[in-house]
Order: sequence, then C-alpha cells, then structure tokens
Amino acid sequence: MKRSARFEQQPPFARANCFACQGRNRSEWCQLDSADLALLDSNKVTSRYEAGQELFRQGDPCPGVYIIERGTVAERRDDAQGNSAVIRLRHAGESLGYRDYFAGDVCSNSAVAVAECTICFIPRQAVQALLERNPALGLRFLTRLAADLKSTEDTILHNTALSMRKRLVHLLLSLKDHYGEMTDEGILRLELPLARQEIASLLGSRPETVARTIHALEEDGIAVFAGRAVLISDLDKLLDELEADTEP
Amino acid sequence: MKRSARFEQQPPFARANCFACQGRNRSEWCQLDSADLALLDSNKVTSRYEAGQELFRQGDPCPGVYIIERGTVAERRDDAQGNSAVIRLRHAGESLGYRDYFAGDVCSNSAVAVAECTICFIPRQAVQALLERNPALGLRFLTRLAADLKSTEDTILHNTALSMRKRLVHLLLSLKDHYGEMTDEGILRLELPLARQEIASLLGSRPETVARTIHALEEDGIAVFAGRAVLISDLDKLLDELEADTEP
DNA sequence: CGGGGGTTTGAGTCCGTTCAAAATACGTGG
DNA sequence: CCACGTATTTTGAACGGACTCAAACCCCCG
Repeated sequence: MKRSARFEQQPPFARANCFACQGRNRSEWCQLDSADLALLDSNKVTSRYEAGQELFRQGDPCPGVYIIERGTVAERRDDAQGNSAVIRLRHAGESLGYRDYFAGDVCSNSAVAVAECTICFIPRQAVQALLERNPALGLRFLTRLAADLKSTEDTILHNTALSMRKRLVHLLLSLKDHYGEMTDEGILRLELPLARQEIASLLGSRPETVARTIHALEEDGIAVFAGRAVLISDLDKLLDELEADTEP
Repeated sequence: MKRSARFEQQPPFARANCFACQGRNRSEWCQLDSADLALLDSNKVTSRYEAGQELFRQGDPCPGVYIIERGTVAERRDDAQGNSAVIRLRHAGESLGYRDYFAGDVCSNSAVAVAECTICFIPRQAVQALLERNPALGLRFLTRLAADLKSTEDTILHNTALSMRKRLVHLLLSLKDHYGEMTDEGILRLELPLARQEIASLLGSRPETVARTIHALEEDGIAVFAGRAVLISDLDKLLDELEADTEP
C-alpha cells in the first residue's frame, strides 16, 4: 500500500487541485464553471499507481470516472474461455471508465497502469451530479464516445488488414508523442511504457512474434531496440513501412 | 432510381408515419412526445434500398441519421492502402449514422444495404432540432454509443482470439434472431442476408476460407448449407462449437 | 445459350503460432 | 554490492491455419 505516498508526488507538478490542473483544458472537463470545479475538486481522489496496479477489473460494478494526470493505462478485455487482449492505451490527459458509467452497471474491461501513474478518481455520484448541473458535459462525453468508437473501428481494420510489422511500426509511431524525445544528435528516442507481452496483446499477437518482428526491424536498419528504449535515426523509414503495399 | 417505388412498400406494414411506427418504442426515439414526433414525421424521408445499394460513403459529409425499418445494413471501412472490412451489421429497428453525426463532419465508414431495406432518413438539421427540444434523446444516444463501443471491443477480442470456425458459428448464431425460423420438423432454418464475400469481410477473412470452413461444418454434421440457406438440426451442436477450448 | 460475377476446390506457400530451451533482466535477501 | 531465484525476453525448430494464385464450377440474367 503506497497510497499514503501520493502527496509526495504533488509538489513538483503543482496540481493539488482541479482549478490549477493543466490537463483539464484539453479534456472533457474543460467547460466546467468554478462552482462545478469546486464540486469536482472536493470529490476527486488523487492516487498514485505503480506499473501493473489495477484500477478496476472487468465485471466490477462501475466505480466512477478516472482522469489520467500522468502515465499510461491499458484497457484489457477477457472472455469466458480465458482469452485476453489489450483493447487500447490511454495516456495522460485522457479520461477512463466513462464508457462503463454510461453503458451500464459493470465494467466491461479491466484497467491496469502500465507505467507509474498519477490518476484522479471521481466517484459516480459526483459524476452524476456534475452531469446534472452541466448538460454540456454530457455532450462532451457524447463526442468522446463517438471518437472512441471511431478509433476502435480503425483497430479492427488495422488488425485484420495489416501485417505484424506494420502494426508494430504503427504502435511505435503512436507512442512517439507521449514517450519520444529528440536527442542532440537528432535521433528520436522512445522509452516504451509497455512490456513485450503487453505489446503482443495490444497487437493481437504473441511475445515471440513481437521479439522476431523487432529483430527484423533492427536488421533492416529501421530502429534499434535496447530493452524498452528504441532509437530511430530516420523517422521517414518508419513512415515508409506503413506506406509500402505488401503486394506488388 | 427506384426511389419513387417507396410508397408501394408501405401498405402491407402500415408505417406510413412515425406515430404508428412499431420499431420506435424499442429504439433511441422512444421518448419523443407528440410534438417531437410531428417534427420527426414531417422531416423524415422513407426510402427503399436494393441489396448492394449505398446509403452513404466513407468521406462524405455526414448527411444525418438513418433508421432501419426493414432489412440489414453493413458498415464498411476502407483504408488508404485499399484494404477494407465490414465493421458490423445493423438490423431492423436499429439506427445508423449517429456516430458520424456526433463525432464530426464526415462519415468514417460506408453503409450498404445487404438485403432489400426500408429505411427512414432524418436530415441532420432535424436531428439537431430534436436534440435541442429533447435532452433525453441525447442521453439515449450516449447510452447507444457506449453500447456500440462495448460490442466493437468485443469484436476485437473475438477476431484475434477465436478461430475462423468459431467466428463463423458466432455469426450464424447472431443472425438467428433476425433471419432464422423453426420449420415444422423442428429444424432451424437461416436465410443468410450476406454473400460469402461479405461474410469473409465481416469475419476478417477471405471468401475461400469461408467456403472451406462452411464445408468443414457440413462434414462435421453441424449445419447444412445450400446457397444462402442454412439448415441446423441441432442448435446445441452449434453452441458446443463455441464452448470447446481449442487447446486440451 | 453464352457471358460474368460469385463461389468452390485444389495446390502450394507464408506468416505467425506453438513448444521448448537458452539468455537476459529483475528484484530480493544475504 | 553481489548472489540467487524468478520472470521476462529471445532464439530455435517445427507445425499449422489461413492466405494466395489459379482453375473449375455454378447460378443468375440477359
């Protein structure tokens, strides 16, 4: 139980309260007035999660809505036969759990912190109160869900139409914004928040295949992998991977 | 242009107007009062679509919302490389196109009638007017989108974790409610609304593989296929197919 | 009766999987 | 700080499901 350590986290970032929260203006919660914000602030619970820690589990009654301040969360779904897949990743600034709040009683997937996270939790009563006070908030979530649906449909086409290699490249590219930095030498450096296993699950594959695909990428001079660090000297080569039609 | 033929379709079903519409009470539109219904009724356009006819195309500006009175529509998505997949099927009673209405400006997939359909179209201006008059309607769509998202996530797990055979069986089962009937001999008879090609696309596969899987199902005495007709004498056998763990 | 699209069948191949073992990274306690 | 046990990752070899290509077949429609 490291929960008591969460206040140590706050000082360097100065987001002890919702009013000062930097992420808010780019999120669903950007249109709250100060009375709403006060309500949000007094009801939210900010916690720190270690990598691997679970926020909620598929089948649990939906506890409320989460907002990721820092870190990345994986949404995972399991079926009755024991199969499992990571459906998507959610990064800092994104909310989480609203789908289950609106869809029904229980969580239809599990959420696990893949890196160390700082996350605000808003109990469902508070969410409900906010929605009642501020109809625009509901509309924001309507738009949010529509966008989620769109990108989830993309994933379907993605997984069936693209090779492992392309899917992996696509993942690297999608992590660039949150986990990439340019070195002085002009080399893009990614620090992956995911284990190989999680990468495999996210891409609908196996760890062995991911390892092999990574190996192939290295042999072709596309990227260099060292544990979770990825070095990409020529971003265009990565982009070209996606362009190339497999069939001549 | 068979549009002019649409009124011939109405008499046998007596749903010339929204007030009398049978499907309404089980849809998003069930909570409209009579003033709203009048608005809906005067703005809707009811049309008949032949199999293969397109309602809207990916990339088009979102025209409004459709309601399927009769028939089935496939939502298809294409990518830049020319890949394509049927994302889902929508049956009688379901609405269509609302995701694009809420998400943004253009349609993110195409919609094609897979069987002969009767479909009501509500222009986006009318949708907007209804939403403004009736906040509960927006809430219904919020719930609807959340449910769509849930089932689309299921599809992802489905496609990666299940064999072709299981996916095909699952599809048959899901078509049972809309396209199945019990014969006098107690045999379940399905009349598939889909061509093999469409089945393949929906299952993330190819027509050849679908043909082979169908063949295998017949050899194992699970079902008998004759064109688009499917005869299933023992439903439990179908259900067992899904239960069975592939690995011992 | 002769196209023409859709479907089925056949043969061969490939991508990704499975199973198994070796190598590496990781955390823990001495 | 190092040694050890465990978990993860990588590599290897063999298998297999689904794909590709190609031809034959079928059915519908003109």
